[in-house]
Amino acid sequence: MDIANLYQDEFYSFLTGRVSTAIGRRLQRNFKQIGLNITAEQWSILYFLWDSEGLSQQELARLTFRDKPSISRLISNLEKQKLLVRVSGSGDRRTNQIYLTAQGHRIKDKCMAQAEKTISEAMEGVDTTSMRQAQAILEIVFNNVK
Amino acid sequence: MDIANLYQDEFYSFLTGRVSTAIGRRLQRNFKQIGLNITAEQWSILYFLWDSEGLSQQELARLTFRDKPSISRLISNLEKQKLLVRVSGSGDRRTNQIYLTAQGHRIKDKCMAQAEKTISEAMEGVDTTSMRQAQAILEIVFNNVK
DNA sequence: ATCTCTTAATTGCATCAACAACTTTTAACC
DNA sequence: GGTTAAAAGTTGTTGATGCAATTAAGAGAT
Repeated sequence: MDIANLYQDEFYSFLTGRVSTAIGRRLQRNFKQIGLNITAEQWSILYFLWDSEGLSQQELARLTFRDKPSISRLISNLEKQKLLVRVSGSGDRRTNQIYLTAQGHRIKDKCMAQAEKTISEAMEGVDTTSMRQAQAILEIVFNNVK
Repeated sequence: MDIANLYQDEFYSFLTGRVSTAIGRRLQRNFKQIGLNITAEQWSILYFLWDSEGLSQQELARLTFRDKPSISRLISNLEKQKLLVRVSGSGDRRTNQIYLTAQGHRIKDKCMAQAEKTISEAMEGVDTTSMRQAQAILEIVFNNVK
């Protein structure tokens, strides 16, 4: 890839970042619209917990492609908001098992509805096939640089 | 787009974020490798200044898709590192014109070489056509949610 | 049983982003 | 010309990330 393409490629990689942050912002605004103060990052944690409670922070790190400190702090913030709790692992006391509170369960449907809404807004005019192709390219790139 | 596709789409949007941050991290590491402590974000500012000095912060905000406070602090950090200076606008004293220092000019070639290297690493196994298609999809999505 | 090595999580420090509120300067308008 | 509105930057606050260093607990080896 020669220098002549540099600008274009730079723009590309840049735009991918813009896209994801723009989606995150839109998602957060859509949450706020219905009175939920949840960030896009917090949502990504809740998303996996709604599916299976009791995950460790390590597992959440792997699932959400974050490092351990990031998860630690995201969990702390969610705990402050009383949406989940840390429970020291029964077998292995080094681990924390993360459980949702009643409130954490309660907001699931509302959050998912807003997430769906956000996706619909984002994908307007993009067919599924093209989207999958783009995703496949990004996955190759991700594996190249991760 | 129905609920059955939600997970996949979530993953997609998530991955795009992972991709851009992974590229940024790789770029930053490649800078560090040759003794330059430049962040990917700082590089994106320098990138436009190397092409045309004297841009205002507003123009840099538009070019890099950032808001004014972000630019203000990026410029402040770059000024601390003595890579550029703020010059109060001659015609309009509200604006700052940003000029590179000698040191700011000096690192250009080394930075561009590492940027090229990073792009080569990232694009390994991806042909230009596919990349352009993916970029086109992302642009549609960006315009949907921006 | 002890010493060592690994693993899960946390904390400290620096940078960056989003949003809101604010200052300063310019432009507009009557 | 003086009041008002708009524009360019800055600052404060909060949330998030990356990297390095640390703590605490489990696992292995002898």
